[in-house]
Amino acid sequence: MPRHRFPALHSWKISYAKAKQVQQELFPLVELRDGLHKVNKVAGVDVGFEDKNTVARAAVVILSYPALQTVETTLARRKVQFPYIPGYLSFREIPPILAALSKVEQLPDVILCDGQGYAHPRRFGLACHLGVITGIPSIGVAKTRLVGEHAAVPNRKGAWTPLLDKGETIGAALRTRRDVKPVYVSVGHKLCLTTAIEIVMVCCTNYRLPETTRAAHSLASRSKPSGARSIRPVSSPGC
DNA sequence: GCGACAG
DNA sequence: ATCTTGTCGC
Repeated sequence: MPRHRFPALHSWKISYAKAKQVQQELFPLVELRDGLHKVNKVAGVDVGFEDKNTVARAAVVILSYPALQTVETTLARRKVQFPYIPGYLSFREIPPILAALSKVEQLPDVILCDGQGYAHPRRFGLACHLGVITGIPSIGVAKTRLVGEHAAVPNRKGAWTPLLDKGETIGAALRTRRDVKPVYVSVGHKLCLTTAIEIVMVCCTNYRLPETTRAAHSLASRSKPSGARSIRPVSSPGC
């Protein structure tokens, strides 16, 4: 039984050309000003795939903030109905994410997404799309770059340089730890870049990626159906 | 036409 | 994303 209902801003059964149109139509709804009062809970969302990419598993992990203790987790499985096309990731991952998010008891104050937010060709990446649909402030934290360029990032924890595209700052290349590659942070919805960076840094304790992302990723990838995937297959039956 | 290209 | 063993380093 879904505890939350999110508005259907558009159909998910659309072509790639129509998807581009949806991004352009929803872009104006993105709010770039801080709309945060007090952050008590942050959520990490991630999606994994099985059956030759025909089924998607979305995981939502809610952590207390800034203590980062697990408050609750939810999972959802959905048939995949949109291919992975750079620039259109949200159309592939949001359906299962909404299914998992609707099961949560108490919605988070902020959502950290696995992918870009504003740092997108049309400034409407996964984090923006999810934020506009849910109305929840969101942040995009990607492991690699989609668009934009940036100067070298100083090798110090917390250091960052602006990610630029067509003369505009679209995000930040952030060094979450010393001696690791930077991650790409961009705003999703209802907050500004500096606030996003602050929150991401608080969520990064001992690893390159924020705890929210790590928790959601491990939940999404180890929860295979029938629980038969965590067992290592035997290679030589005759021993 | 030739590269680039979140997960 | 996913398929996969070992291996280098703290």
